[in-house]
Order: sequence, then structure tokens, then C-alpha cells
Amino acid sequence: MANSIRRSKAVTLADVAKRAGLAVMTVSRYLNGYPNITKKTARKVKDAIDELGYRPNQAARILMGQPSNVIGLIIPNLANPFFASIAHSVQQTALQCGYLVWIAATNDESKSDTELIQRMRDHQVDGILLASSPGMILHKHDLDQVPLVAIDRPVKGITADYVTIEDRMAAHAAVEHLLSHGYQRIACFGLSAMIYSIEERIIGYQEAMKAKGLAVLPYAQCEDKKSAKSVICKLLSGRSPVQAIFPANATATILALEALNDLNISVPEGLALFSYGDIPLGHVFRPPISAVRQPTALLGEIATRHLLELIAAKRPSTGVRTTIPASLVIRQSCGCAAHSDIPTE
Amino acid sequence: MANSIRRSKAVTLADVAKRAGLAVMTVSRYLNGYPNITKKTARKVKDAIDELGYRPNQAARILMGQPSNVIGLIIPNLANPFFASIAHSVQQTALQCGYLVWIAATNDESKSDTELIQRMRDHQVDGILLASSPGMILHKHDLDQVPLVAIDRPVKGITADYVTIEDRMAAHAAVEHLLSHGYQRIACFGLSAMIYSIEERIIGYQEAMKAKGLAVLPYAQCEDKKSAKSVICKLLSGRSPVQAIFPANATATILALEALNDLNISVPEGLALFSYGDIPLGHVFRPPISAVRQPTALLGEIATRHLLELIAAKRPSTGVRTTIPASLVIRQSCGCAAHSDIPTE
DNA sequence: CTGAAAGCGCTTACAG
DNA sequence: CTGAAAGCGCTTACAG
Repeated sequence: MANSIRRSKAVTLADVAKRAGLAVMTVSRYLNGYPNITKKTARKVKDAIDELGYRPNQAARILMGQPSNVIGLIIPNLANPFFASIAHSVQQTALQCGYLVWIAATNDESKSDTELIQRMRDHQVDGILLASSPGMILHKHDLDQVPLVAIDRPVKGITADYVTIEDRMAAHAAVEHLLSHGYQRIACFGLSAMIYSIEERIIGYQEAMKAKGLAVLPYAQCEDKKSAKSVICKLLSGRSPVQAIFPANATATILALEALNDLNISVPEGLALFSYGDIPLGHVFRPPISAVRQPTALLGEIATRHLLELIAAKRPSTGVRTTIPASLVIRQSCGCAAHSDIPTE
Repeated sequence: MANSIRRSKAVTLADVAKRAGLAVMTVSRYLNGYPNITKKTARKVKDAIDELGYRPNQAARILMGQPSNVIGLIIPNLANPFFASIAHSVQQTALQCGYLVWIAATNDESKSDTELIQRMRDHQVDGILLASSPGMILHKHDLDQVPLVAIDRPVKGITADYVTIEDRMAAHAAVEHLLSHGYQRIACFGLSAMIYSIEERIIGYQEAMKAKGLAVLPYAQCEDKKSAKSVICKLLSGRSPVQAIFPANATATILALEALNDLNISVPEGLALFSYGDIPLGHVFRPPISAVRQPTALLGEIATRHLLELIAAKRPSTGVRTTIPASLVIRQSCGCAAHSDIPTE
């Protein structure tokens, strides 16, 4: 009778129970892997489920406080290869562990971060992975128990575990490599310096310069294609022009290469370059681009596993930091000679 | 009493109702924008909600058959820039319309498609956007009412609306452009030809060749970096070597450029090239790469809006096809001369 | 080892 | 215009 009201003809637990001639509870126990079930009973339940094609309604399970088996991933921009690669690996890892993932991009609008977290919480997400937008500050009540792991950059305002690439060290090593070529005037070049990982790279650059007693140049900041060109022009003019640049991320490298191309300046003769972040076709480019290779897939995987552990252990984030080393891919834009016979990839 | 059992201290509708001195129903009506509510009552409800910081539990709403406001996006690979761009725009569009999106990558394993659809259905997803894996065939019962829109390629086995880029026409136009340079022997080059959109590009190539009465060469298929090299070697050897290639997607273009670089063959002199799919830095590359530009963001947006319409109208997919034109970006790898003063971007 | 009851937090009819 | 009851499809205690 009550059943006749149902609009959806989805098979329910009750249907399975009736078919198997058992109580709803028994079926539920079977589904949840409860140990004390007779083989015979289990068989009956299994058969009924198969015959009816039963699938548990997740909304009902979630409503009863069961885990949703869903995690959320919030990143600035999914179209950016760096984040796309992270997202792919997060998704793969989560799926392997039985989790579905929500993905939301903030487009660097910090206010949407908290909004997205809220919306995901409304859906009883089990945990959140967050690469926060520049200006954003989170508050404790924004999370309220939901485990969160920060990726690529820490979150301001709360104590959260986070997983990053060893930006500072990798930047230091890259600049050191440029220094080994004898360049003395090297500038770090890029877009907004408001992002933690970029700040770290700038610090890595500064440390490397200071260690050699060389002048730390101000961060050469551009906004877009046009300003990139004028910034680079300025770096190359004056009495002591810059000999090498260290773009702080792949986007900056692309802007730099465009500008150098437009200005007809050859690399590395006119200006040497060591990119933070490898770029597609970087090894086929003329000259091949030396770059810090970021282990994005590994970052995604480690962060996801860490979050799932927190969820499983019902442990809160305590500010634990995990750092992943990056490697240097030395090609020729830094000034190294071509070793035509040695395959670089 | 019953309340003392609750583990989560989340604020519920009942709490709000009590605080406002009203019935649960009234609060529910307010939340759902029911028109006939006194201003005074509305005020009371609003105040109570604000004071308590109430947020509706989506699981309960979904269990009652309300829409979940969640859509699913299933694609082969999220790390691929083509799909990453689509995913980003799907996500943006959906968010603007109040939808959250699940993203899952199949890694070209066709069996995981149906599994993912099933899992999303378990969570009462309102609709699904699918770029199916090569071998997959869907059955009607896999969907059972859930609206689905196919993207980039149709789905086999069911009737579903789909949104694609006009691959065939764009390919035709690109090959025609190569022909306008006087090349007579042109080959289509790429990876697996099992994918609908690639098939379309091959057909576009063939049509363009036939229209000029020229020989349609067999699809030059490679598997990886190594085979790409040998395939290209073969194309260039023999009595009538190929003069131009038309890589069927960006991945193929990258493989081709790597191979040509390794083989020390200059472009376009040694072999001209017109890429299907623009590549990052394509305009700074030497030579700048001519390419078909795919409007991925537009594809994602149109497909999402279409799906949301189906959901809103409770209309099933009927096989409607929406095609989006692609444009040609003419640079120099095709054989065109450099117009150094004309900015190409 | 299995079951009948109560309840999760909402919404859908049905009253008034 | 507002409310008391029943129910969505599950699971959590509590019995037996």
C-alpha cells in the first residue's frame, strides 16, 4: 500500500528482503559485510539482490550518518595543466579506494572557496582537498569536523595538514645551476607573488643568490603578455642587463618565451632561462627548455591517501606537512651545450 | 529525548522551527520558496535560520526525491588538456547554475564507464555528461531515466543527445589548406583510430584528397614515441615520399614534432604539418604550428546547458546532435610564409 | 544468528 | 496561510 505511492520504481532493501523471505535488517547486514551470517542466508540475499538488480540508495545511507564515500577537490583552475594533472591523480587514487570526487574550480575568487566548502558539506562530503585561492582565509567553523588537507599551499586561518612540492629547494637548485654557468645577474620572473608556492620559489632564488654574495634582484612581475614584454625589455636594458631569468611557473615561462620571440632575443645567448615547471614540448623546443619538473601526479596521490587516512582514523588535521622533492631537467635554455646523442627524456 | 541520541550536532529543520515558534512545514516552505507565506512568518524563519546557522541536509532532501543538484562528468583522461579544458568549463557552467559536479576519468577502460555511471546513479545524480571510452557500449538499463548528454563523441548502444566539434569539416578545411600549398602527397597521422572524433577527422582528410582527385593514403598509425619515429621515416622514404602530414590530434602532433626533431627534418621544408588541435606554445615554436583550434570551453558550456535543460524539462535524450564549428589558425608549419609584423594571436 | 521498532532530516499529500 | 502525520530507504540500538 505504502509502496504504491512511490514514484520511482527503484528496488529497495524491503523488496530484496521480501524476495529473500528475510528481514530488512538481515539484508542490510549482508550488504555491510557483517560477519555473523549463515552461508545459506547470505546465498538467499545474494540471489535476491542479483535477481532484482538492487542497488543501495546512497542518500538513505548518508542520512543515517554513514560515510558518503565522496571527497571534494577545490582548486583555482582546472584548465591549468598543473592542477589538471593533480586532479587526475586525485581522482584516480580516490576511485581506487572507492571514493567519488567532486571537483570545483574557484577561478581565484577567494570568497567562492568557503562557499564551495559549505556546499560540499551540505552534501555530507567525507573530506576535502583544497588548493586555496590567493586571498582566502578559512575559519574553524567553515570546516566543523570535516577533514581537510591543503595541497600545493597551506590554508590561512586554520590548522590543516598540507602536502606540497619542495618549491624552495628546487628553486634554489635551479638558480644554483644558472649560477654555475657564470651568470651573475639573474632575475626571478612571474605573475602574482601572492601565492605561497610562488613566494617559496622566490625565496629559493634569493637564498641561492645570497649564498654566492650576488645581488638579489627585485621580483620581475608581469600581468599579461604585453607587460611581460616590457618587463623583459627593462631587464635587458640599462648598464648591467640581466643575463638569465628564472620564471616562477610554467605560465610565466610561456609568457617569457613569447616575449623573447617577439623581441627576437635568442635563448640562452641573449638571455638564459630556467623554468620552474616543465612545459609540453619543452624538450623539442629550440632551444630545449631546462626546467624544474614537478611531481604533480605524486602530489595528488599522496594528498589523497593522506586525506583518506584522516577520514578512516577520524583524526583531525594537525598541521602535519608533507613535502615532495622536485627534480631538475637540464636541457639547453640554461646555457648547457647540446649533447645531441644523449636522449634527454 | 530522541535528540539526545544524535551524534552530529548539526542544526536541523526542527531546531529552526522550534526557535521560530513555527511548524517544521512552514520552515520547509520558506526554504523552498513557497509563495504564500506572511512577511512576518518569513522574517521569523529567516532570523531563526541566521541565528542558528542552519543549512539543509541534502541527503534528506534527495531521499525525498528532490533533485540532488549534482551532475556527473565522465571523461577518458582529466590530465589531457583537451578534456581538462572541457571539464573546467563544464564545472564553471554547472556551478553558475547551482550544480556541483562529479568528475571521473576512465583511463580508456570501457568497463569502468558503466561502473561509474552506476555509482553516480547510486548517489541520485541529476544527469550525466559522458565522453565514452573507445570500446564501450551502453544499455538502456544502465541509464534508467537519468538524462545523459554525450560529448565529443556519440555513445554506442543508446539514443543520446550529443555535442561535438565539427571535426570532419575542420579536418577537411585543414587538409584543403595544405593542398593549396601544392602538396599532393599528404598523410593523416595519429594514434588509435577507434575514437569517433578521430574517425571523423580521417574522413575529412579523405574527402579533401578525393575532391582533388589525389591519392588517399592509409592512416599512418603509431603507438608511442618510438613507433612515431619509424612511421614518419617510412612516410618519407620510398619513391614518392609524403610532403605533408595532418596529425589527428594534439598528442599526435607532439609525437610528430618529437620525431621530426630527432630525425633532424625541418618543418615545413622537409615535411609540412597541419595539426588538428592547437598546442601550447604552438605560436612560439619554430616554425609556428598551424592548427585547427577546438573550442573546448564552448563545447563544455553548451553541453552542460543542454543537459541542464533536459533535466529541467524532464525530457529524455532523443539523439539531437549539436555541432560546434572549429577554426583554423594558420601559422607556418603548413608552408605559409612568415608575416613577421602581423601578430597571429 | 535474525528480527521488529524507532529514527535520520527532510517533503508530500491532506487538513483546517 | 499554517500544521500534524506519514513516509523516503536505509541503519542503529535493543531483543530474542
